[in-house]
Amino acid sequence: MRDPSPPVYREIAEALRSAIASGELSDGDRVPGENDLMKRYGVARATARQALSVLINEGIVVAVRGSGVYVRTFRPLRRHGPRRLSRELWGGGRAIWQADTADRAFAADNITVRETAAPEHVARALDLPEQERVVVRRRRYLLDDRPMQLATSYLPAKLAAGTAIAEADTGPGGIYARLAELGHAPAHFTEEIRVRMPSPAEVEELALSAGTPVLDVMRTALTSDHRAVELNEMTLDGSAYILQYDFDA
Amino acid sequence: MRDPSPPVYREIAEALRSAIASGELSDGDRVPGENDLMKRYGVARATARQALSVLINEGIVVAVRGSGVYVRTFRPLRRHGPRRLSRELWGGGRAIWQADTADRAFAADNITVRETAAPEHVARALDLPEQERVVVRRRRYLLDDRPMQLATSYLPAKLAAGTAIAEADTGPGGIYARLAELGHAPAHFTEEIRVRMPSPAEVEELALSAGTPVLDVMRTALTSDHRAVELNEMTLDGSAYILQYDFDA
DNA sequence: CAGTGGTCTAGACCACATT
DNA sequence: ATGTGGTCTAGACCACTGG
Repeated sequence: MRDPSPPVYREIAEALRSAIASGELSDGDRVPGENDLMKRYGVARATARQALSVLINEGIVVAVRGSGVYVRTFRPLRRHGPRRLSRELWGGGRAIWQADTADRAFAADNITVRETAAPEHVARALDLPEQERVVVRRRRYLLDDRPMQLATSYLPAKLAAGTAIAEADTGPGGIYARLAELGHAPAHFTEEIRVRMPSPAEVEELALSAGTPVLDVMRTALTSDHRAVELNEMTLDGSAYILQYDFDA
Repeated sequence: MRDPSPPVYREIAEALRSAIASGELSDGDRVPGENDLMKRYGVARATARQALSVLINEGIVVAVRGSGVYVRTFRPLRRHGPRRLSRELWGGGRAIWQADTADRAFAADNITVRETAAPEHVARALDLPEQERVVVRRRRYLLDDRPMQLATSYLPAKLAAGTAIAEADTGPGGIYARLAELGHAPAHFTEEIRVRMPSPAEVEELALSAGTPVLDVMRTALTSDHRAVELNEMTLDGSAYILQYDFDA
């Protein structure tokens, strides 16, 4: 047995949800707004709003101020874990993030480089003494002018300080090509993935609409003799990505 | 320049958020409730509620009816992609989901087995003609009685029908051990990961609190001659898992 | 300009938890 | 019994979008 009578706002939300699921309303279509719902169901405005807020927080509709509420469109980008980090790629002078995007306009943005003492979790991941100096590279990635991802790389200052890695432009092949030239070519990677709802700052930087989760991807790059040479913490727009990993039994 | 004056409810939410971030309020602590906020900030109840709803939808606090609002605790389980699917594991008679959990009480639940025509995306993933018959296994996984994951496996009926794979109990080593016995041992895997907010049905089945995203993991198992033998669609409680993948350059 | 969503107030009744 | 969060009404003013 279910709850004998679900609250009105949930029933309204459910009616709209199933209209969307059935295809009666599809991508980009206008959803009945507050005034429609008030009339149609004879409820107060706050109740109509509450119903819509359920769908907004589920990420299946978006509200546009002054215009209306619309079914959300969802066109993710496939990000292929192993293949994109193959040695041929950055060995060939392409930046690794060019792997996924074919001919689309991918760009980096808001690049900053600092040097600081390693935060605790960074020291642990890179197997450094606490307070050891690290080079910190931050940047934002855009696809067709839409922000997709924030990334922060940490590298031991002993390796990276004074090299192109600490410049805004790291040159052809990016950080990994430079590490290879310095005798620290990445050979193994480990990626950890977490999900969560974004902070307000992330909502702004990634231009996220309400109800969009983010993916935290924490990648550690190891040399062939298993020294950790980079930690890259990425925050991805959850509606923009499909992550793919291939491996053998 | 920011917005000249953020709405009151956002400012209240931000004050609470930073109290949590700074550790002033920590895991499980009680957060000021609606009545507190009304007095402290001199706002109407709806405004106090709106402030709290922001944090609830961000998944950083949970509301308990009749009691109060509390800082959420977060203790995820690490799910190791490649290692858990190594052949030794299911070859040795252990179910693969026992890999991650050491000595904790992991259990499967609500097991159903059906046979139907393959839905379109399943036919595509398994490289079958549309409408081909497939065996469909559904189940829910629990860790220490807490629901963690829903899973649905699809296997070609030509392989699986009439075998232990179509029984509720698939026997030692699970589906993969049975496939191996039938000459279809999985050798390669592909996992695709998506994130989204859960449906109401998933909220119920996984006992999710508000503001918790889910992970969709779609795994395809291939034999050494690259025939697809299983598609497993999993829906994980996003607050319960860290996914890990290791690979080489 | 009319219509939309965004914010806010001031009430009300209810179910539930704790004391 | 009191306090908590959950639902709901009936207003109000605002900022923005669109014709």
